[in-house]
Amino acid sequence: MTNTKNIFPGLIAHCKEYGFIFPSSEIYEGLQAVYDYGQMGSELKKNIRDHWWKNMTQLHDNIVGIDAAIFMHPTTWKASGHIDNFNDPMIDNKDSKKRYRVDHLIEGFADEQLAAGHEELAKEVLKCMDALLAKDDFTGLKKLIDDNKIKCAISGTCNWTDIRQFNLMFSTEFGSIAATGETDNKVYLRPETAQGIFVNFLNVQKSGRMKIPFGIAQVGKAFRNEIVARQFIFRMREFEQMEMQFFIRPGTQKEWYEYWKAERLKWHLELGIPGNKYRYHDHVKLAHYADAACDIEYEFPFGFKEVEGIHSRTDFDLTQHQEYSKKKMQYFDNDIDVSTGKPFGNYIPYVIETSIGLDRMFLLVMSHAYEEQDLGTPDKPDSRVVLKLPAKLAPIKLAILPLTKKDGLPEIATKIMDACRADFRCFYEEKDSIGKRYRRMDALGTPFCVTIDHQTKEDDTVTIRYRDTMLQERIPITKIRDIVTKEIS
RNA sequence: GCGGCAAUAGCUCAUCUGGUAGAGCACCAGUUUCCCAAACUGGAGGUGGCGGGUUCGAGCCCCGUUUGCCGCUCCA
Repeated sequence: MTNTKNIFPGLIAHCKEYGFIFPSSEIYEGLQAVYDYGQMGSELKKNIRDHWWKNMTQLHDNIVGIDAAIFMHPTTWKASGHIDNFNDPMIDNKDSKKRYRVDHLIEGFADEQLAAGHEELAKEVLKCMDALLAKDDFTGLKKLIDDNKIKCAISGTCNWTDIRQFNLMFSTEFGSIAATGETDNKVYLRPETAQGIFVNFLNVQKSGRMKIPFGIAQVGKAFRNEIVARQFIFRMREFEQMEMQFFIRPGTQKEWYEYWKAERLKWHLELGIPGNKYRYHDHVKLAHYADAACDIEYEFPFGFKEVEGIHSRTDFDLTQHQEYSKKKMQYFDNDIDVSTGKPFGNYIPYVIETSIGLDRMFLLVMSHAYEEQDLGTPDKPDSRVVLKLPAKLAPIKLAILPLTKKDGLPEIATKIMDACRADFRCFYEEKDSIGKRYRRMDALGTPFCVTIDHQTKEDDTVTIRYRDTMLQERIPITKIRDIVTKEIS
């Protein structure tokens, strides 16, 4: 860390004080790991979202956007592997405080027995475990652990808690009539947005006459019932993802994976954030669907953490959906394969995914922008808090400040306001000293302030003041709009 | 999930060993002010996170709980 002082607590306080982020339902003591975006935060978040959306859809060939529902058919999550892979029963050792997946604990025991030559026992235990797991019989599984005196590797004791299910997906009742017996009307709140893209692969490909390689982008909320959710908005239970699934010809995944790795990092750097704050982290242990994966990590005030993932998902998802839905997830490729001289023909496309957390990007941008400056001189102590937000992301682009609220200055200011407000977000303020107003705008990250004074009445010029340098210059009123527009586009 | 620390006005913090809750800034209404915060007058704002307990009396002591930060743990 370059900064010796931890700016994180100050940043969190700043977010609340200036209307960026509030704890959810705060008057009721809040809700753990849920946050609301305030009047400034929602603008900044929207600007980040729009910036990503424009970059991915408008500025890339062959990428279109969709907006899928949060509710999806329950089979989606069977096909994706979320139900089978992420509903594992867990058990804690009370002495070591270590938590185990029950199946891992028992399998570990079986391996030990096998190594010790007790082949029969090992087989018997595993058989028993599989039967109990299939029935979700937690009492039986606990008994199996107790009966075999399976010990914790760390504490060496058999002092276990009851077996508990940690379900990372939120569920709710679908339809107004509660489930009765056999009819299960449980639906999940999506734990990732990606599946909304996969299930629409055929719809988009056919209705948009999309030709491989092409991408589908989406921004939306996702929900995960995190066991430990912390570090402000870094890990929330309700969060927003910006994802793009890029469909490609099998065999080309390596080059496209590298392409998107580079392309996505370029997007981050274009915001003016220095490259040494970023690094790639290649996954060694790959998820069940991936043949290559890496994270783009950013040096947050609490260390390097993942902000975006680039995954080579193979044809896992589409194949799974084909199997569960019985719909052919095929693409017919008319391009000629030079090695055979014939078209590539039918295949299930491979997928490269780029997935970035919008809330994490928000925190990244804020972390980078937030600065506590000491402007003191020997005569006078002085300081300011400034958000050096990229101009295109700033919630307010231009503050329009009459130097006094008399002598017709507010009227001129109002005219400037009317001329600009349709093009970008402006803020008018006539209260308090000019210095105080500048500092308030610094704290909100407003890149430009223009001040109307008596000279304005004579020659139609104003003072423009720049946030980062605090320098001022005299410009004609007619140039204001161009200067701001140029910087925010 | 375990451990540590914390919670008093919008913000930052005081209130000495338990004895009527205070300041600065911010805010609101005015005054003043011609270019970088903290000028003047007046005003509003707190059941001290929430719930119990001990005590004649609790912001302060005890228990519980909620939320946050930090260290472990976990993270498709």
